[in-house]
Amino acid sequence: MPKNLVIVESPAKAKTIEKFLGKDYQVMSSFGHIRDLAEKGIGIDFENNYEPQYVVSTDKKKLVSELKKATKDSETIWLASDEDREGEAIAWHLYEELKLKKENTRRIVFHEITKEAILHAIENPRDIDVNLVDAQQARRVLDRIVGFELSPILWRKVRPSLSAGRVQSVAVRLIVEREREINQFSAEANYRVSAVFTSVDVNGKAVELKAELQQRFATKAEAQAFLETCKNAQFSVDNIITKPAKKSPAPPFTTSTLQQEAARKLGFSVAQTMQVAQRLYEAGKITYMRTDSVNLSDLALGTSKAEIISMAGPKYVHIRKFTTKSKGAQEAHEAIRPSYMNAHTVEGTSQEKRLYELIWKRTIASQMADAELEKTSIYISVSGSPLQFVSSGEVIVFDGFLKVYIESTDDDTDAENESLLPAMKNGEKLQSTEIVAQERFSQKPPRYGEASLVRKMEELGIGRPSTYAPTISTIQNRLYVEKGDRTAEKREYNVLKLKAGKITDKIKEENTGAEKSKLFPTDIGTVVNDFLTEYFPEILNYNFTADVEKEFDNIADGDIKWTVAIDKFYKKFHPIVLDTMQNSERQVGERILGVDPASGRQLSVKIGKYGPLAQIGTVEEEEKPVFASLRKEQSIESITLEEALDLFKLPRQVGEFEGKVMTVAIGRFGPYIRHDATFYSLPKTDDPMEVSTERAIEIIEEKREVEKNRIIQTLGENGEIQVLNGRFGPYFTCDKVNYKIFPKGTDPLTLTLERCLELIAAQPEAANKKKPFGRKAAAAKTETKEKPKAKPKAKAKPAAKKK
DNA sequence: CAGTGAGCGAGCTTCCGCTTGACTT
Repeated sequence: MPKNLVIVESPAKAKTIEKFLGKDYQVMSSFGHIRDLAEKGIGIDFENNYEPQYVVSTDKKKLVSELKKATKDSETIWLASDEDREGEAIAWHLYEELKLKKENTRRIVFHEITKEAILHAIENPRDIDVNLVDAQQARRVLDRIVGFELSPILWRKVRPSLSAGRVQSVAVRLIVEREREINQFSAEANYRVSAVFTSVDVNGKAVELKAELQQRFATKAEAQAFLETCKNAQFSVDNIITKPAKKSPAPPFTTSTLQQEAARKLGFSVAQTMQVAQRLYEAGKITYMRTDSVNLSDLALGTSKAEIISMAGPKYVHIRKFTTKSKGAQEAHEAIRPSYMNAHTVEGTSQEKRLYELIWKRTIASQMADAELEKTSIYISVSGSPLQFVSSGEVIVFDGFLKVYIESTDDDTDAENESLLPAMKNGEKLQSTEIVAQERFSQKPPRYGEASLVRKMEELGIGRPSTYAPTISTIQNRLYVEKGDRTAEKREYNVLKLKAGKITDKIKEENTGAEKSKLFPTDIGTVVNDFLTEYFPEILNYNFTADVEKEFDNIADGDIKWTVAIDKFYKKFHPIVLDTMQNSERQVGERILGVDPASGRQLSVKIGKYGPLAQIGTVEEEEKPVFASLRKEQSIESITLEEALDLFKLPRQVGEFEGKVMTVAIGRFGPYIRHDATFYSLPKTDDPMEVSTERAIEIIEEKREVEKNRIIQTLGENGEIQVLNGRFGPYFTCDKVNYKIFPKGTDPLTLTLERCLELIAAQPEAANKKKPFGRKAAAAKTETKEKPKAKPKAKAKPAAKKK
C-alpha cells in the first residue's frame, strides 16, 4: 500500500501525475467539489450566523467513502486541488468531510503538470488558507441567497419554474437591452464617393487606381454638387505617404477566446466546443480547457520555439509572456495549448482535428515574430474643390506569425482587398474613368451570438470558464432567450454615377440585416428582465459581480469576516424581497396598442397562460374579449397595431375543394390548411394571409403525393408490417413500433416477411423503448441532458409510474 | 400534432462553480 495519497480535482490529471510520482504515491481525484449546500430548502442557517449546511452530493457518496478508505491506509495526505478560491475550498471540504488530521495532511499547489513542478510542490507544502476558503463560502452563500430568494418571486409574479441569479439574469439583460437598441435604431444615410483613375506608371504601363473620397456627404444634393465639380476637374497626385506598420499575434486561447474563434472559424456552438475540447483533453492532446489564463509554461515556450525554428527558421521566433487582463481572472491553469507542440495534427473525428489545429496554430503563432507591413496612401486632389481622394494599399514585408494564423473578427465587412499600389510620382496627372456616389446606411448594432455573449460576460467579469456554456444553456432552457435567424430585408439605395461627362441617377436594391444563429429575447425574458431591473437594480447592475468580487478579495485578505460581509448584503436585500413579494403586481407585460376600428374596443397584447396573445376588449366589459395568439416571430415589445389586427383575420376560408371548404389557420406547429378533417402544413414560403384557392389545392395534392409514396410495400397476411419511406430513409413498422432496416443500403423492396421478423428479433429494445418510457420519461431525459446535474428524482419518477 | 386565454389551488420549481459519467434517441 502506498504511503502517500494525493488528491487532485480531475481524473485525467491524476493519471498523469501518478506516472511522475512513482510507487510510494497513490493519486486519486475528487471530481471537483464533493459537497455543497443542501439542495432542499435554502441550505443556510439564518438563525445561526449564516451557518452553511453542507451535504455530500448524491453522486459523490461512493467516491467519498472510497477516498475515506484510502486515507486510512496512507501515512500522508496531499491535497493538490487548484490554487484558486474554489480549489482551496475543495481542499477544505475534503479535509472536513474525510476527517483528516492536521499532522499528516499537506496542502500543495502546482502550476504546470511536469515532474519538476510537482516535486517542487511536494517540497513546499503549506496549510489550507482559511481566508480564501471563507471567500468561497461567501461567494457560495451569496449566490444561493440571490438565486433562491429571487426565483420564488418570479414563480408568484410571472410563471412557475422560472429562475434568476447573479449571472444568468445579467446575461439575459444584455440580450434584452441589445434588442431594444436594435428596435430603437434608425439608420442614417450618407453618400460615400469612390473613383477609378487611370494613369501611366513609371515604366510607361497603363495602370488603374481605386480611391475613395475622405469626406462623406450627408445629403444627395451635396453629393450631386461634388460630382458636378468633378465633371471638369483636374485630378493629380498630391502626396504619397508610406509608413511601416506592425501586427502582433493574439495571446494563446482561454476558454472564452477558444469559444469565440471556434464559433467564427468552425461554426461550433459554445457547448460543442467544450465537448470536443474535453475529448482532446482526456486523450492527453491538449491542456485543461476551462481556464482564464493566457500563460504558457516554460516547457511549452521551449518546445514552441524549437518547433518554429524547424518549421520557419529562427527569425520567426519571438517568445512572449502574455498577461491576463480580464476582470476577476483566477489563473489556476495554463492557457489552452497542445500538450506536445510537435504534433501539428491529431487522430480523431473531423471536429477534434479541426479544433486541435486551431489550438495548435494559435499557440504557435503567439510565439512568432510580428508581421511587418508597409502601408501606402496616395492622396489625390481635385481642382476646384478642397476635398481629396485617397487610395491606400498594404504590402506584407515580413509575414511573421501570419504564416500560420489569422485571428477573425466578428465584423469582417471591411475586408477590402488592400494590396500593392502602382508606383506613382507627386504631381502626376490622373484621368478619371468613373466616379460613383453611393448612398450607405449606418449599421444596426449586431445581436449577440453565444460566443460573443460569453466575451461580453467575461469582459464584465460575470461567470467563470466552467460556467459559460451551462449559463448559455440555462437562459435558453428557461425560454428567456432563443437562438434564431433573421432573414434579410430588402432596402433601396441611391447611386449617382459620373461617367463620360454625364451623371446618372439610379435606385438599386440591397439585402440587409440578415443574421444567423443569434440570441433573441423572448417575451418572458423581457418581462422578467424588466421586473427584476425595476425591483432589484443593484443585483441586475452590470457591476454587481465586480463589486462583490472586491468584497470577496477583502475576505481572502483577512480584512473582513465573511459572515459580516454576507450580513451586510442580506440586511439590505431581504427586505426588498419581502416587499416585492407583497406589493408588486402580477407581471404580464401588457401593452395597449390602440383601438380595433371594427368594434371600437381596446386592442392590447400580453403574456397569457399559453404564451403571448393579442386581445380585443377587456374582461371588465360585458362582452367577452376576443383572443388570438401572437406568431412565433412576433413579440409583445415590437408588434404594431396593424400586425395585431391581422392576427384576428384567421382562421380564414380560402375556397372549396372536392366539395369541402378549406380553412387556413395558425396552430401550435405553425400555419396549416384544414380540409375534410385533415391538416396540411403550409410551407414557410407561403403567407397564410395570401394563400389562394389554387395554391391551397396544390399544397393538398403535394402532400397526398408524398403520402402515396410513403408506403413501399405491405407484408404479412393482414398487412401488419408496412415498409415505409421516412425522413431518415426507409424503415418498417409493426404493431405501432418502428424498426431499422440493416445492413445499411438494403433495397427495401427485397424485404420479406421472414427477414422482417428476423430484424424485429434482432432489435428487441425497439419494442421495449415505447412502453416503459412514455412522453414524461422522454421529457425528463432531455431535461437531465440539458443540465448536467443529473437529478435522481427525475429518474425515479418514471420508474415509479410503470406498474 | 393544429379550437385554448375565468379561477379553485395540491405540490413542485430555483442559484453558481468545481468535475465527469453512462446507455438509449
